[in-house]
Amino acid sequence: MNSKVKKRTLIHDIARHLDVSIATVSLVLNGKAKQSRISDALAERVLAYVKEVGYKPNHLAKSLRTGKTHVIGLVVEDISNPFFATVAWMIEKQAFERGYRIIYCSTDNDTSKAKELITMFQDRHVDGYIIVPPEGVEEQVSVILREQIPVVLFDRYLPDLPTNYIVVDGTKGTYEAAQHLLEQGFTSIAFVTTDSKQTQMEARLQGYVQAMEERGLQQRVKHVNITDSEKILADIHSFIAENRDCDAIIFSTNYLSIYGLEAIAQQKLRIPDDLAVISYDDHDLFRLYTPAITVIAQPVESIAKNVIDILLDQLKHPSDKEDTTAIQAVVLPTSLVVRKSSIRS
Amino acid sequence: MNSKVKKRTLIHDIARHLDVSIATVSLVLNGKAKQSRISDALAERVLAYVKEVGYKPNHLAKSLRTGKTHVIGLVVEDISNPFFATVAWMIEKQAFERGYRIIYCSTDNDTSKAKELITMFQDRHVDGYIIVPPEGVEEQVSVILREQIPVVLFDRYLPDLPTNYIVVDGTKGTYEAAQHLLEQGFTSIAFVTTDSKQTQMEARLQGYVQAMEERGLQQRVKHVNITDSEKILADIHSFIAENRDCDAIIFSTNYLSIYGLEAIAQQKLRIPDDLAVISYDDHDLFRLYTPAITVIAQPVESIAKNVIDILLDQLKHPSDKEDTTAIQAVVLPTSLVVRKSSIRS
DNA sequence: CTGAAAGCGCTAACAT
DNA sequence: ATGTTAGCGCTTTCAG
Repeated sequence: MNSKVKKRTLIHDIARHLDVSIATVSLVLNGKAKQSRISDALAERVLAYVKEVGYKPNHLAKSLRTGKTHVIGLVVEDISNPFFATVAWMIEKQAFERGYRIIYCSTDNDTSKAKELITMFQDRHVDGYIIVPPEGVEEQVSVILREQIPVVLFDRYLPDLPTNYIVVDGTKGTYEAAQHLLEQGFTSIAFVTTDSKQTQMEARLQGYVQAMEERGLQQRVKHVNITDSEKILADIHSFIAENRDCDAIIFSTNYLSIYGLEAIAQQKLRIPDDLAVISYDDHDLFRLYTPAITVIAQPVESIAKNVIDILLDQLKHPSDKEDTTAIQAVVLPTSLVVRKSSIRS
Repeated sequence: MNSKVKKRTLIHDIARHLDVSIATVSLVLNGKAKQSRISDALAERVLAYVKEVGYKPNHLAKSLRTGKTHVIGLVVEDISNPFFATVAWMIEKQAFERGYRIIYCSTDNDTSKAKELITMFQDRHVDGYIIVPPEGVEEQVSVILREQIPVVLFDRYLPDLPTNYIVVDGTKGTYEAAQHLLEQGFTSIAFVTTDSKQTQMEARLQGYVQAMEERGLQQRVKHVNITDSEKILADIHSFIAENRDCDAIIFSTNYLSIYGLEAIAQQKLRIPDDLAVISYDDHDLFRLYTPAITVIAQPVESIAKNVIDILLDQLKHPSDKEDTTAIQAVVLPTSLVVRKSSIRS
């Protein structure tokens, strides 16, 4: 009997000890002392004792009762990708300060996994969602929307769904990168992207198309099918080999660039002499690579701030006001960080 | 009234619909139909209807009642570090298959943050912990131990605490790396590590010391104080500058190597001609760098497998049997992946 | 100002 | 074989 685990203190214990009612303790703990006209003296006495014994309310019971978990579900493409890792880290930090916890998961851009994760979050009764949606999750997101649970998408959005979202102006980002290459005298520019129809990918491609069209230059676009590493590497390798007359290449995401650098090295091509390179997203590798790689950087801090601000705002003000659910769509600018890989030597 | 959110189906609803008792439904759902001698026919009828309406039990209520959340708390140093990201990903995958969910957080090696996280997990009633402990969290871990909640540490352990842990043989790993350098004819080898007292760091250093002592070579060890990026970079930069007579250098972690490569590039030193380099942990950057960097790789898959197996085992068999709490300590081997950065040209 | 009491949705003795 | 019922720990009216 005595070796039994020491029981956690319950609200009941502290009420009994102070010889007040459970309700009083609960009210004080939830900051409703004033409106329930509980004397400051008593309130303080409660707080003091609570602190003394280190009482922590049972979250499960609290959530069951209130229907609020104070947990936000964050679904990203890949938490080990520095871009998502940084945004997630900032979101977590901000949310934490405002009393929310984040639980995150990676979809690896797999639709069925994403569906599973969203369902799992529903089961866990998260109060809100932050999602980087792969294609085909419209249905799950609709369900969330219908249940009036706050959602903010980022990096890309679902055109058919009225949700809040934060994205960057990828069209402009790529366009500027292309302009920069043209100014440096590179004229035969290729664009390597994925074969996905996600909005951010389409936008980035669009910027390339636009820049090429303006100058009446030939477009060389490679849509890589994202499967296993070897296949991707081989694919990019051949594309580069088959387009040896190109003098510059823009990759639409950081991981494609990584494969690209490997393929370029395999073919012993020199950057930027044989081929100039520009990538999306900054990364240790790009900064330290020899030569350093020019990147179209996304404003990670601003993305994180907008995401969490909008979500927390919705969490505070449940949109009861009928259809006045003003959707917030934020488009942020990218910035070109010029390094050696795109400078004519 | 009608615009109200559609209510979730409750166990009560399904019991009423089938005209059976709530208990029957609950028993069937929890696989206790057989032992409660519920007819197969009924059981199937229940299951069929549950599936039809897509009933999902309320986890919160279930957890409150059973005291089990089926959630495992994973505390790593930095989830965006490829080493931890990979291990975490594998752990998550395995746990998921066995019905457990993982919620993870990064400590950034900050003791107070780690304490906070562990406390948060306690509040959330996780069923078990997987922790990469920074220094000074002995107290929080003791609390978990005392409450008989399963814990597995990895990457490093807490010498004073009887916990399960999975680590690699860092002493041997570094020793082999040093041997390799010596065989290649490098004789003036430096070792760059952090100033932390964590077991894995001490072990790695030990391997270096041992190799140097065996040959009676001078030891040049730099203990970098991990603060902000600029400071770290500057620190490593000066160390390298002050030891220009060194012909090889071993870094005790992947992130130190990244700063190291930057510092080496700044000083326009050529690898391996001016300085051979070996790093701990594999990484895209090391594989793709020019020249490719030799690494002491950790068996990430095996680490993950051991961690989750031991934890799930404990979760299945609550160690009631008094002090028979057999501690599991697993030490795995590292493997040296030789690349150009450590080959005499 | 405070206490009693009704649940939140589910599980698992304990009855039948 | 199946139903009844007492909670898990907390919040929140509603009457004092």
